[in-house]
Amino acid sequence: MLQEDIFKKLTAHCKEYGFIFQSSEIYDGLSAVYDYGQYGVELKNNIKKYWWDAMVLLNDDIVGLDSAIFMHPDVWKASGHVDAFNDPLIDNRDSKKRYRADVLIEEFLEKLSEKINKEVAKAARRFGEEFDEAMFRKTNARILDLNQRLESVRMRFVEASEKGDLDGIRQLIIDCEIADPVSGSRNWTEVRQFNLMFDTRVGSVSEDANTIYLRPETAQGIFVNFMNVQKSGRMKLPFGIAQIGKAFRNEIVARQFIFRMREFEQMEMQFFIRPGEEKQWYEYWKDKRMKWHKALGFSESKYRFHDHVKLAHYADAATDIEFDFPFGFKEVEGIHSRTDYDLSQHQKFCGKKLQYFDNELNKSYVPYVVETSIGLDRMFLTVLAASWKEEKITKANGQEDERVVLQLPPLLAPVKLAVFPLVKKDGLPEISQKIRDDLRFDFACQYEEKDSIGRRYRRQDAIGTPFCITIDHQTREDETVTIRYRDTMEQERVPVGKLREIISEKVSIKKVLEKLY
RNA sequence: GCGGGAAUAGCUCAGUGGUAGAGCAUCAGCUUCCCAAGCUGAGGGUCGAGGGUUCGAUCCCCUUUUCCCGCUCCA
Repeated sequence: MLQEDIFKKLTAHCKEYGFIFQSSEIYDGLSAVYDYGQYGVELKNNIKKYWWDAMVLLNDDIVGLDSAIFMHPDVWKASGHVDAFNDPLIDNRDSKKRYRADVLIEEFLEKLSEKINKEVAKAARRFGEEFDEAMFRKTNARILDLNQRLESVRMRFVEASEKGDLDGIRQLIIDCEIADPVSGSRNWTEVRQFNLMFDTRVGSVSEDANTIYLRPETAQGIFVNFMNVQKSGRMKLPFGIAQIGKAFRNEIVARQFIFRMREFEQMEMQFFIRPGEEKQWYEYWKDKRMKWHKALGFSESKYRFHDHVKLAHYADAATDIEFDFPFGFKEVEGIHSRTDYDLSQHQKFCGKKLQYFDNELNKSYVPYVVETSIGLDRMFLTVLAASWKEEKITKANGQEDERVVLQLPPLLAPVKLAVFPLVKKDGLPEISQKIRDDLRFDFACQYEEKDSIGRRYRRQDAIGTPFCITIDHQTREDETVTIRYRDTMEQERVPVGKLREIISEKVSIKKVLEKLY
């Protein structure tokens, strides 16, 4: 089957079985925003728990945090988000290239002043020794003309920029007859402002309203709480702060289902270390995080590292853990050595010391940071893509059949077990419900009595339930039931009293986490 | 954002300028002792939205929204 078809089927499956719905679907939907349905939310919560336990539960030196989405606007000035992602963009319809409108105009201005300089240089050659440059610039008609043009364009540009007048900027590009450097075409689209960050207003009324941003990453909430956590928790370096939370980015193109969304969830851990030890901790977390992924038991060839060659302004080393999605290898998690960039920036902007006194070294310093940052929604997609199978099976009577099964790792499955009476009579439903009522405190359970037993098995396969317990007539005699395994479809007869123990062992998160430490 | 394609029942799709169809799914009942698609019955659609042409539009035209593919962008 084509990979592309697999992806289509996977997304259809997500909707059909209540994992993911498009946001506001009854109002025609909201682009690049999705809701998690009844099974989606369970799977997502299980992924969070797997991550949280691997980070916070099992590491003495990592603690959790839940910082607010709203933060002081200066946070984003310090982090560089306000300046770095605020560009007016324009497309050329013929070349299909996108440009920063302000850069096009600046380049045009640059060209004009070059022209002036060339004229001056030409004149200088012509007049030789007695050339008076200042006089020439003041009197030459050509230069005056060019200068006037340059100044008028610059004025309009500054005015339009200050007012955020996008139409004015476009008009300027047209009036200056600026052409696409690639195609020479002047067929431009509208100018649009693409801000990375969404903003909103805080305050009772608009008159003294304050613009604040919806955070584009959770990391800054950790950085601004560094001192709080370090002091109140009496944390010694090295130590880490972990956080799971929503983040928002106004993506220019958001596509590929939940891979790139405008509202998404991150699981981030910032590990604070002594300067000079960054290489060693970077390698440590690279290794640890890859183990976390592989411990789920999917094919190892689905994962790879992708080291960044071009580094962001704050990093001195960076790598992605990529997963082989149906649409190719794509980033799921990033591990970055962020140096002391963030804390230093905040120290500068807030005017307070963000330093740690190291008893061993007997001095204070701004700690370095190694970050692990994983997209929860991308992780969710990873798990689904790796689990979704369309199988051909041969029935008892020799006929070919198909089944769709989510081979989820049991610890992540939204429903751990389903309990069925083989038939809806002879007291079997009552016995089944009693068993379910007993097990529901320990596992996410379902009870179903409708439809043929085979159909019920298939429904559970489709949502990835690893175990189905069936109560038959023999149960009434010897208190045994059958347990049917999702992946092999094989059955085993076991005593009712042993169910809890058997299933606990198989859905154990401990068994998986033990592979990590 | 640009270019191309799509949108009809929960899902997969058929269909016609003149009152909207199938299969599966759902619900109720029957049947059924282990791997879906037996039987009977029922519910469910202003044919994505808005406008135009027309006596009449799900169908023709325009606009718009959403999704898919390609390009582009991406810390």
